[in-house]
Amino acid sequence: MATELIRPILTVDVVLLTLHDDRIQVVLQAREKAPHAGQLALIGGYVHPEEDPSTQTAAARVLRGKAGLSVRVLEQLMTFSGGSRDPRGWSASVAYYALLPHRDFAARGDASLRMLPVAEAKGLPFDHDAIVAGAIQRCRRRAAYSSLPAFLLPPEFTLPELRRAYEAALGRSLNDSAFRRKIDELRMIEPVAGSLSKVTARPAQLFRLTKANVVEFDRTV
Amino acid sequence: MATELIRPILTVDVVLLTLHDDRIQVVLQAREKAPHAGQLALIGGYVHPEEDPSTQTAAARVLRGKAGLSVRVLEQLMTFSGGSRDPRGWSASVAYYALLPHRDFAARGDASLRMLPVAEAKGLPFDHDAIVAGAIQRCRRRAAYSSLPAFLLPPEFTLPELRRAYEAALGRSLNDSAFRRKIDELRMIEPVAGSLSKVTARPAQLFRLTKANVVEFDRTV
DNA sequence: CGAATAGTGTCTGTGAGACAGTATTCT
DNA sequence: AGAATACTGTCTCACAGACACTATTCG
Repeated sequence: MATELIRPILTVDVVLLTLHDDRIQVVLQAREKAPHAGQLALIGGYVHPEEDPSTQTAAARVLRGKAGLSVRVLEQLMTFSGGSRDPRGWSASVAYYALLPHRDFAARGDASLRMLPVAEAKGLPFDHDAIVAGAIQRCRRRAAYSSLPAFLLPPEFTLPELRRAYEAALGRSLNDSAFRRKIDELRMIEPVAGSLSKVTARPAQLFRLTKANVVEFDRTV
Repeated sequence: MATELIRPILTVDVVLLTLHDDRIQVVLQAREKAPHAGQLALIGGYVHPEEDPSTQTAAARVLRGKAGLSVRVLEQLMTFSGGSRDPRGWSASVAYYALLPHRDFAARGDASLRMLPVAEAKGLPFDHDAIVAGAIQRCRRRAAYSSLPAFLLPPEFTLPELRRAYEAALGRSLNDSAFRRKIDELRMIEPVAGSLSKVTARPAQLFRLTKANVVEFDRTV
């Protein structure tokens, strides 16, 4: 008997997160095909073994192909599996989360994409509610000891913007002066010489990350 | 064209960890079949969609079926995928890590199983070196803010034993009095009334976990 | 008694919250 | 001038490391 030939469906799903109105929001896409055609769901698709070197690249391909987006942070969350999560049969979906500056989402202007605050993204098809919840929980944990929330912002940002990104990711407010002290000590960012952001009453110094990738700290932020 | 019918291989692999000689050790199994027959590798096997409700239960089934073991902690690490990790074709392996008290391993006495300190478990087939490294890293992180290391011990243990489990998991030594203070404040364990462990010079109070599952703390241990 | 391990009490430094206060720009 | 936001300085408290000290058992 060749039970190993009965192979399950393998897909990827991306929880695309952004920051708007001081809240973490998830970007969903209206499904083109059955099952659940027309409903908002995570951006996802089949893994194509013949063209995808890994599920990571499959997720990047799906993000680019279905939403026209590329992101600086795309990290694996975990794999969701079972016989009842997809009516097409027993399936495993490798879930990823991605972080996108809101301006990149706004610039795209894709009618199939919708942005929703995570608290309002309920009742999604498949087990996408659980996947979104898992991504938020992971990001919250990871925000506490890494530069992750900075990737919700454009490459140049002010300290108040960075603090609000951390507050949104962590789900709690932070003490401003303590935050500045820690960010300074962690050597996470560097000032952009001579440039100021002028969107608020008093212009603020612009910073950029010292590292292009997410860095983890020993201490908590 | 029906590219979605080309389905990859889906397997599970378990990084089974235990504590011995004050070091984290990984339990490996000699492979019965090709590829890499006879070599030590992670305990793993195919996912069977017709009988496994999820990859989690598949991992538990493989652990029981191939090693005769059941564990109190079995958590998903992440999924490793690609066309070159397994000579049989493009595959995805959902990796899990499990924690086992050493006495349970010793009681089993299975000749196909070998225990190795993680530093010496190198040169494994497939991408199992990377999977082991990922599991160790995840456990180290998780040990810092959870009761995870306690599951390397039998249900009843002393405070010095618990501290050594944390030290092995974290990879650094801990201050004894600070450790006792924190464990006390975290309400993680409770004394077993009137029982003492007598394996050391001075008998020590026995404790057990207050919760059967891994609990996470706000503070670090 | 001395060795070995278990367990306690106390000092001190560091890091983070609180918050008052100053700086700069706009209307 | 006053509102709004950016930024700084300082006080204090809680927590964790260090470490000296006591307790209990064994040989």
